[in-house]
Amino acid sequence: MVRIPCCENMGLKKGPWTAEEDLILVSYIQRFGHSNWRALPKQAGLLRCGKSCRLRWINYLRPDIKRGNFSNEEEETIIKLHQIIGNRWSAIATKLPGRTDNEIKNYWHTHLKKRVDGKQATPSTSSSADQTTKTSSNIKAVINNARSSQQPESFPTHQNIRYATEEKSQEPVATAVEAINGFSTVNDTEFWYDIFMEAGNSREMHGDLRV
DNA sequence: AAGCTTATCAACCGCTTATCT
DNA sequence: GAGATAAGCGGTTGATAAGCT
Repeated sequence: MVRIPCCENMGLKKGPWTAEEDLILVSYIQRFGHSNWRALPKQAGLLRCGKSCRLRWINYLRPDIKRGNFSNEEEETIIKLHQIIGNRWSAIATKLPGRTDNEIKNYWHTHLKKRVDGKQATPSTSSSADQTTKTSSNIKAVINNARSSQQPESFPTHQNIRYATEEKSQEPVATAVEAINGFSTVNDTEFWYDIFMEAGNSREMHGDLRV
């Protein structure tokens, strides 16, 4: 099957967004939501593809985006999660409310990677292949550990958080943020379990996971 | 001040996954 | 179950700001 790129249509604009385009997109989404990204630009009167609109909204225009420098806690979280799950930026982003996968990815490549690489430049440093193996092992270990421990009743799963961030009201978002900040990363059983089942395990089934 | 290099980040591209018919 | 379509994700690129010579 041959897929036609969504931006293939002639006449669609590319490149940086203007303030006017932002305004159109924001006001349209505020009024009608974004149930269909493909149809959205046409309905909103934007000369952009749906993909571009989605990206602009998610990475820049969403009201719950947290802008500015990353805190030390955020940096630590990214480093820890990256050690365990690798380049799964969207999964990491679920643990950093207000941060987008794109922003985390950029921050990793421009700031954290160097720092981590610098630390790893020791005799005990593992290769990237080792890292992959470790990552898979770590996922399993984390799941096993977490499974054997008790979860709090109000445990926020990443799915709950996703619902919260998609809410138009800011209240559920704040609730989710508070909840996230209140517990340790490695104990989030469902988070890790989902990651394992959605990604790691499916790869394992295809013989791609070296455990 | 001008030119060059490096760092940063928004946006794009192409692939994968999910969902619908 | 197969094919088509839409959404999501991660890698990469390109513009430009900042720093250096």
